[in-house]
Amino acid sequence: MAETKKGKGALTIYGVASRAGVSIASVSRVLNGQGTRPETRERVMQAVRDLSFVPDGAARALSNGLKEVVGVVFRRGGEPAFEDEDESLLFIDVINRGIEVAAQRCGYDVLMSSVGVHEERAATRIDAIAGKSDGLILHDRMLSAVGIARLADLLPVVTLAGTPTPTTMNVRCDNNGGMRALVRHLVIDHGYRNLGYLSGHADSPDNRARSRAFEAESRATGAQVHVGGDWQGNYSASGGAKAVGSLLDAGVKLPRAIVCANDQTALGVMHALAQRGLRVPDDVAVTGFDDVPVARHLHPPLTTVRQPIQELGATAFDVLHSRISGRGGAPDILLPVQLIIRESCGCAHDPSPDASRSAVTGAEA
Amino acid sequence: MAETKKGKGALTIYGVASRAGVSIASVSRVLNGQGTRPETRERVMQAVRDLSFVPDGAARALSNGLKEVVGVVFRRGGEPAFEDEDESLLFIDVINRGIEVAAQRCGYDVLMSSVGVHEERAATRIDAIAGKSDGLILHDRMLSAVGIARLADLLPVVTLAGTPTPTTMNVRCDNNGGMRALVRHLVIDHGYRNLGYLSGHADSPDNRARSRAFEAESRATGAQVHVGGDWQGNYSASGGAKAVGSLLDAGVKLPRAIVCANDQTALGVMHALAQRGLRVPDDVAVTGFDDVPVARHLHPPLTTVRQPIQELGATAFDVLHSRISGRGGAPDILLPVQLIIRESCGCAHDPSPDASRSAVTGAEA
DNA sequence: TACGGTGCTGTAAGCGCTTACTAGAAAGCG
DNA sequence: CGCTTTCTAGTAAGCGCTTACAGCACCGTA
Repeated sequence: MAETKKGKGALTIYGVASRAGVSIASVSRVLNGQGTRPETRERVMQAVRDLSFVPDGAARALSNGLKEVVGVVFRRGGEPAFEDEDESLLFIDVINRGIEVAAQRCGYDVLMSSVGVHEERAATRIDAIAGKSDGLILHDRMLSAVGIARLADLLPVVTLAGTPTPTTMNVRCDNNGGMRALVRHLVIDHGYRNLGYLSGHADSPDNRARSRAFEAESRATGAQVHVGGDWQGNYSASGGAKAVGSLLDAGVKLPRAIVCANDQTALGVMHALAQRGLRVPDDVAVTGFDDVPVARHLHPPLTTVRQPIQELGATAFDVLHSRISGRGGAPDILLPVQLIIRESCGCAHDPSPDASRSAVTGAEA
Repeated sequence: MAETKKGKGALTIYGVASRAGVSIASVSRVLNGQGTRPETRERVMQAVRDLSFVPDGAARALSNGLKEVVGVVFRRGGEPAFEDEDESLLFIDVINRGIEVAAQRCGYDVLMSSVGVHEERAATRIDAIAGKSDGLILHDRMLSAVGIARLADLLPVVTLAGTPTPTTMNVRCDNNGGMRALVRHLVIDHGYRNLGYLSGHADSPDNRARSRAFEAESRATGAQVHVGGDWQGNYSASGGAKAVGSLLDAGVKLPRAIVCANDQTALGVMHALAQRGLRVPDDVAVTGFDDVPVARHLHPPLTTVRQPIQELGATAFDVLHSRISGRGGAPDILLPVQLIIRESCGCAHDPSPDASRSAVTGAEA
């Protein structure tokens, strides 16, 4: 009893059919909610319940050409082993949650696969996912353009924070608008004339967009800018902390405000600053980007640019799903962001109940 | 060109076979690394490369009865929509990462599925996952015992932080040992005579074990205890903050130390305390449980009990995998935890380079 | 030269399901 | 009452792959 039916003679629709005294076709029809006489339907349902039958997904997929699975591929920090810097989970995980929630609404499930940064057989691994899915969502910096093109030849592909191509779709946030609003706040509202940009991965489109917007808006508002060289981070807290540490060790005088490529970096920066006895925002203002959940719990609460993170994931799924269902779908979607003003920029404690500023929509800069 | 081959005439091994001038059996054999003449192998590989062929996972699964997919089911906080309290992601996500990394080592992929707390059709959803997987990993508090039993009848099931049953396996951490060590540190090392336990979900086995150990060890060391009633949290930061808030509002005098059911709760508690002007650890000491990555970045850094979170996930997968491969597997695994002493308990700033204390192994309490 | 290995390769069956097609029953109609 | 229409249910084909089995070279040996 209670033998896990893996060995042989597992339960199939044949079993259900014979138990209900109908044909397998009827069972299938009942299970898929098609026209059957109420009595037949009831007989089948009873048998299904009695045997607690669950149809095999693989057979279903093979038969109707739809797996109802989408693959999601993202980068894992360290080596296969268990590293320490897994803080960068946050952002990716929230996106993934968004994908997953949207997928469920359509009866889809999500195959999650992280790929190690240095992983050799990444392409093979991704192929395996592709073979098990109806479509793929690729996070930032997963694959070369040609790698993506090859995949897109196999199945629908959506990239996150990438660049749309003729065969793939892309979803991203309005980095440009968000960063410009942030810089304006720092320069115009606070009067800081001297800003540093602590960057993310150099090869990340998001980072490039933010960095570009940062420089452009700083110049436009006449602020002095620190970028490049020692201002290279990697989206992680330790990256941010290390960068600030070496800057300080090198005796560099920090700018009045440090604009970080993302919240994780800001967290590391604030930590490093605190260790050196520097006060935020009194000595140095710090800002993030993303508005990860913990951002509001930092000391002081982090001023940042809110990306609709979950929605980013949900949108990626929706676009992919409509493509899978043959309904096409916008090739490049730009989601609006929102400047979230808290205290790390130097604003007063809780200036107003709703301490946020204007949203910036994709179309309009 | 570059037509996504979804419509008709998609690429199959037949295509590869004819291109390579061999039979489909040979293609399959090459792809699965079986005995073939080098020349044949090369011809096939060339064709595979030329066409950038990826075998269909569903067909494969159907044919050899192995999907190479495990399903993971966990609870989502709020409603399907995008809630705010997603901070509780952390812990679950780290476990999931562990599962995923372990799975990859075996060529498996992971189907992630969150289920809304109030979700009606949870059973249906889980069945769908089950149909697409070779085995299931269920997080804490996912299903009733009978629900689990029914599932276990279908495929191998591992529960996390649950209770082993005749048909399922379970992996958990040494809550008892960890909590006892923590309480001893608070009472014996610090001399606190008065402790409160801010609990997690009442129906969580982890919480019950911690709560029980807390009370037992407190009594054993002669400390006074505050539990139950207003001390009910829900594993989330907001739950912790709210509990402390109402305690304070009710004019209750807080105990010298608040032992939280997990780090998230501690985070909320510290936040609430700070808002009321109470200092940690001077006025009230606070401790967590889990040692989530952010724990060390809090102010002050959080004293907590480190669970090998990723390893928890990895172990769950390994156990499941060995069961899937028909190799049996331990029915109940207890992972050791480690007391991590930082500053929120009242210990001095960075007392030693490696500020941790004795590990507590499962077998030995 | 003939015969029994030894190794590859091809043919075909079958995994569990969906669905087109077909057969049969029920119902509507003159 | 017999015919056509309508609807339900069953039969069988086929989804893309793996693999048992059979066939065929080719080798060594007698």
